[in-house]
Amino acid sequence: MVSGVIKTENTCHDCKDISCAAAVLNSKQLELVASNSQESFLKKGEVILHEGSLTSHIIYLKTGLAKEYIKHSGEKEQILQIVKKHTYLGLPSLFGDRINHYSYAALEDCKICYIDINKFNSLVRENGNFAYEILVSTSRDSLNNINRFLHRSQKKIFGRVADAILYFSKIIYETNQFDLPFSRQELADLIGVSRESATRVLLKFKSEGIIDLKGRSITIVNMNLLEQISQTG
DNA sequence: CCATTAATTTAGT
DNA sequence: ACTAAATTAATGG
Repeated sequence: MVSGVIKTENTCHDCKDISCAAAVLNSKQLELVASNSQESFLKKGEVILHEGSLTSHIIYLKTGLAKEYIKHSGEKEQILQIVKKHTYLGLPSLFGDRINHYSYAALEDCKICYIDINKFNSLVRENGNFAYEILVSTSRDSLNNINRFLHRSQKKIFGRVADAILYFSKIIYETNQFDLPFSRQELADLIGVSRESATRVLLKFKSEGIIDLKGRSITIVNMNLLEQISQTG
């Protein structure tokens, strides 16, 4: 932390993690957000939001990485996507229903901001540019997800694992060398295969020199081949 | 505060 | 399902 001084008031003006949407608000509207929001910190592994909970506040992910998932009966969970910083959590649920449909948990230490849902709604209604930005981000989000799910259903395990690696490399980290933010089990939950298959394929990729694998750290060696596997899956 | 060990979680077969 | 390895928590000095 920066200092022991407790800041009693949020100011969004100088927030360096401001969203694309909030950036188009005028200063009066920004003050409305500031006085109706609350910053909070979460440690890695903590649940940010539970499915089924009421949407009393919008949650904006300022920093860190989170997973969006649903928990099926019993233990099985399915990860829908990885959420990067500077995105709002649960927007589809906001406009579609009164409860959240998905759960979110922190994959890294996260800084989040709660924003009163009524104030958020009124901003959507009164500021078209704000609404537009929100619309853009939710639409992009759902296109991405639908595409991923459609492709996945046609792919074999090799293609799915290749997809996951490319997903992290291109979308999440934007580099060829990264650390997986979670366990093999969770990787398996993301692509809908068993944990055993996920590890098996990872090791296979390693032995064939497509990736370099050390614990959770992955380096893509042969990007072309990986993309090919992803497509022909 | 640090070091050792016990317990839990994760990875690979 | 089982074992080994690694990570985290607990204990005692």
